[in-house]
Amino acid sequence: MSDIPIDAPELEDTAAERFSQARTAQSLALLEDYTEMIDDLIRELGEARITDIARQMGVTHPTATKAVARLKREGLASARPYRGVFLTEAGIAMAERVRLRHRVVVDLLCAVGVPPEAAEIDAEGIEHHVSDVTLQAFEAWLSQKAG
Amino acid sequence: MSDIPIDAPELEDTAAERFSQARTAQSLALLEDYTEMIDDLIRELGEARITDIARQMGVTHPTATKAVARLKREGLASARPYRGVFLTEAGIAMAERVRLRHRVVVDLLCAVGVPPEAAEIDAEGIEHHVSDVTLQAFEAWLSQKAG
DNA sequence: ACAGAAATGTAGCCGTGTCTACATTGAATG
DNA sequence: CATTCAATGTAGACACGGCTACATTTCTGT
Repeated sequence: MSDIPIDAPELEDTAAERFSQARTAQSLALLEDYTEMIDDLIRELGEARITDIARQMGVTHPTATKAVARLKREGLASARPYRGVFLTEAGIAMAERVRLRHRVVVDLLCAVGVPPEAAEIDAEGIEHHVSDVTLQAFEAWLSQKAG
Repeated sequence: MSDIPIDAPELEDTAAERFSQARTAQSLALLEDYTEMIDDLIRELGEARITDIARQMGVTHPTATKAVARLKREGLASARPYRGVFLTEAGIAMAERVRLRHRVVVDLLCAVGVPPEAAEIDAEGIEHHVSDVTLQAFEAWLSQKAG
């Protein structure tokens, strides 16, 4: 069944690869969203409480607790019982990377005529699938358009 | 952010709303990917076999079987045991919508300078979060750029 | 026609992310 | 200081999407 088949075997292989990469990106999305959110809360309020995280993410507090547990497991955050949540160096680095990428994505969407409100909403899902190469292309295009 | 220490209720509410919408979009992504893939296979081979679906998606065959079961549950596909999988009218409509959107996203990425290979990979994840409003903006921008 | 290979089905496990319900702790107020 | 209430922790259920292992059916080649 290898050589006879009707059509383009190599294109099919790359399809599986693309889907696989999309699944990987998706598994990182939750970590990215939470680190950025926690970083935002710390900047604004000085600390990130579970209740605030949950409200901001639109989930219940046990869900936020589980997410923070995963962040700790992955070395992105630290937390002591009944205290706020804080980010490690790795977590802060991720938050900054995510924030930058989010802004670039929103800017690009707006630049091609997407209404700002829709840009914000869609960017929340899109950003997690923007690779470094694509991000650089976005930045280059935006700066060239501005300049 | 604001000078008042705590409340910034409206911004926070919209954040939760954005994340919620991103989660909803993600839950539809699997259905969209499978319907498009099945439609592709039917066009190319005349039918969509579980084995082909699984190989194309980069998953094992029981995973593909489960996905098809969900498609049937959602009224997007029909299948009889040991036979190929077929799409309902709703499934075909979804496949066409997804295919169009995929093309537009890839075209837009390429148009702003993303290398075609990266555009294909990233589009696989991005497309599921492109709303109708954003899609229309993409199309308008592309046609204006071409014309 | 039949035996072996390939495809498909089925069972069951695991990790994730969501929820509800209840227990416990911490903080604020009388 | 005690009481109460908000915040947090914990337990357990569910759906999903991935996997492996094994059973069954269909297809294929001689």
